[in-house]
Order: sequence, then C-alpha cells, then structure tokens
Amino acid sequence: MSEPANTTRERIIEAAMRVFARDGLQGATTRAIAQEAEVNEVTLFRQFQNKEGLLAAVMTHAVQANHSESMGDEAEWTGNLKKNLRRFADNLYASLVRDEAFLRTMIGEGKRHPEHSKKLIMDAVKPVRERFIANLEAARKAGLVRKGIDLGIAADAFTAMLFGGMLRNTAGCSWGYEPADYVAICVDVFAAGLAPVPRA
Amino acid sequence: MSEPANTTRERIIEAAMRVFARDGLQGATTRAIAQEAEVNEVTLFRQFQNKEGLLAAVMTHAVQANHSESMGDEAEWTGNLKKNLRRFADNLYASLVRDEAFLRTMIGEGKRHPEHSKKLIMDAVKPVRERFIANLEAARKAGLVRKGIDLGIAADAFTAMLFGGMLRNTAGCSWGYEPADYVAICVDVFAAGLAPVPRA
DNA sequence: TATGGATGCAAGTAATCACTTGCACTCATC
DNA sequence: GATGAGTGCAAGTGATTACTTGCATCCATA
Repeated sequence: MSEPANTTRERIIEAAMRVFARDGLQGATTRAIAQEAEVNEVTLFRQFQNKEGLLAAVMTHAVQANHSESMGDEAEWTGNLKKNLRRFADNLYASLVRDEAFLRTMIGEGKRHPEHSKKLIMDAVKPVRERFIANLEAARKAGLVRKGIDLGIAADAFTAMLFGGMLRNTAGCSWGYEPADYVAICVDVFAAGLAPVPRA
Repeated sequence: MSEPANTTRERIIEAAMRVFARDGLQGATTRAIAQEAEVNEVTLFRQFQNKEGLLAAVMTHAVQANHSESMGDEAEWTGNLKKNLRRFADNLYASLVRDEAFLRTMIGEGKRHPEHSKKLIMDAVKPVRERFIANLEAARKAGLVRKGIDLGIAADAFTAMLFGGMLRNTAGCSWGYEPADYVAICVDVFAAGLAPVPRA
C-alpha cells in the first residue's frame, strides 16, 4: 500500500527467500539468488548494497507477509474449546509445514544472526501469540479453563508442541503415525490439561 | 572400550563438533577446525579424507556420547506420575540447552544432510524415547494415565514441547518467565492431560 | 526530443575455500 | 640401528566467493 511495488526489488526478495530456505544463509550465493530472480547479479547489489542488506529486506518482507496472512479467521472462543483449539492447531501446523525450509535455516542461524531471529519472533509470532492468549483467557472467563495456570506459558507450550512436532515429522523418519494424528493428540492432551477439575 | 583412543583423532572430532556448532556446517572451515584442535590442517584430511568424512565421524561420535550419557537414572514410574515427569523433563531440558548450538545447526541443515539428521534422531533419541514410552505405559498400567491416547505420540508431543520451548527461550527474547517456569507448566498441563477422567 | 534512472552484460578484483604435494621430524617397535 | 606410521610445515592447486567497474540499452517522464 505504501510503496509503489518495485517489481524487480520484490522479485529479488522473494527469490532470495526461496534460495535462503533451500541452501541456507551461508550456502545461498548471490549468483544463485540472481539466477532464481531472473535478474543480473549486479542488480542485486545495486538494490541492496550487499548480501546482508538483502537478508534484512527478506526478513522484513517475511514479517509483513505473515502479518497480512494471519489476519481474518478466528472468532470468539466461547464455544467448544477443543474445537477451537483444533482449528487453531490445524492452521498453525499447516503454515509451519509450508514454511518449513525457511524456518529451519532461521533456527540454524539463530545464534549467528540474533537480530534477525529476534525480529522474526518478536514481529511475526507476537501478534498470533497474543490473540491466542486472549482467546484462552476468554475461554477461561467462560469457565472452560482451570485457574492457576499462566496462559502465556501454556500458549507457548502448545505452539512449541506443534513446532517441535513439525520439525520431527518433516525430518524424514516417521514413527508410524500421520501428522494429523499428532496434531489431534496435541489438541486432546492440551485441552484435557487445561480443563477445570470436576470436583474430586 | 573398543578403540585404543587415538588422541589426535578424538581431539579433531571434538573440536569439529564445537566449530560446527559455533559456525554451522557450511561456515565451519577446515582451517578453523584444525586450529581449534591445535592440529595441522593437513592432518585433518589425512585422518578423514574430506570435510564430509569428518562430519560423519562427528555424528557417530555424538550418538555414542549421547548413549553413554543417557544410561543410568530413572527407576519405575509407578509412583507419582507428575514427579517422575518433572524429573524427566528437567534432565531432558537441561541437556537440550547444553547442546543447543549443535542442535540448531543440525536442524538448519536437516534438509541438506538428511542422512545425518536421520541418524541423529534414529540412533540418539530413539532409546530415550522408547524408555519414556515404556514408563508412560507402566504408569498407565498402574492406573495413572487414561486410556484412548497413543502414548508414542504423547511422548513425542511432550518432548517436542520441551524442545520447541528451548529453542524459543534460548533465542534471546524472553516473554517474562524463566525456563523453570516453562518446564513446570509443561509438566503440569501434560500430566493433567493424561490423567484419568474422574467419572463425570 | 532530451534527460535520468534502472537494468543488462562482460570482465575483473582480492579473498577464501577444500584439498594436495613434498619433505622433514619424531617415536615406538622390530 | 633400521623401519614405518603419524604428524608438522611450507607452498600451492583450481574453484568459488562477495563485490566492483565501465559501458550499452531501455523506457518513462519532462
């Protein structure tokens, strides 16, 4: 909306995201990125100065893309908690799988580029996290969640469950179940773990 | 026990593991590894032929080290389930934090070196996973865990919770709680999620 | 029609990479 | 004391890297 959408620049950024995801931040060469973008290598340097500048542009683009995607969806969580959890988990897991390669390289370089991984977490997952927490609090207000549990931590635990599971399931060695089964068990256990104790 | 412990070879392997963890598989140069091992660079090639051979040696060494470490500990899980879960979680989380850097680079390169990440998962985490599942099944036999839940998937979900949480907590941007709080909530929610329903 | 900005192309830079070669040294074992 | 395996040292290989320079070309706008 704000920018006039420089076609070349955007094409380079999206190509760079693909190549970074495929080859890693170190393994991605400026040549390969330029080729993927169908652009001369020198154009890349004229637009972004150097590889680091390109990476920074890719990161802010990734955050913005995530923002415009995660809008919509999700009403109030006043009804069936498990059903709402399940829908949330399915959507989140699907998008994690879709971005698997990029997420992996970002995790791998997390210690070597702390600013970027921090930005990704703070700017991209923060809004999703906060709405998730708000939904859990609404559900608690409706009596669907027991007291005495920090819902911020619980929300992080739930997303970590999906995230870690995705890393395992996409690693190529399955242990005899489908991703859908995994998500279902996560939702089941988490929902039961949050449910109010029905008077001992 | 089996090998006569070639000092030079082992020193190179351990140095390589540190440099791989610090700089990534791509970023780690044979020069840096040789320097870290206080060994001439050419010795590295004479011992392992090439960088890939060195990486393979590092992986089998990592698996063996993990094996000899994860022995001992843990009796039967017939008593307090939550207490046993807590001890398991504390130990696992601590070792995940200790190996954070190496795990991150392995996750990052998981798609580019599938054999190695597969080996790491199959050979290193498998035994821990199987004993964890056996413990959960023993607890179920003792009436501490409800039926209708695949304990293999549940075990994976629990470790994924700790694993994903470790990645988040060590990423440098905390959300106002300590790792111990996180682990405690994980154990709390998971234990409650597995608990038998007390007659509605 | 003229100007200026964005792009392509060809060529080249200095640095770094994984990996090799040849030679000298040590040291345990025969 | 001779042998041979393991190591260090110096030097060098060709390939690849990020990044630069100079010049031609397009094309929208003034």
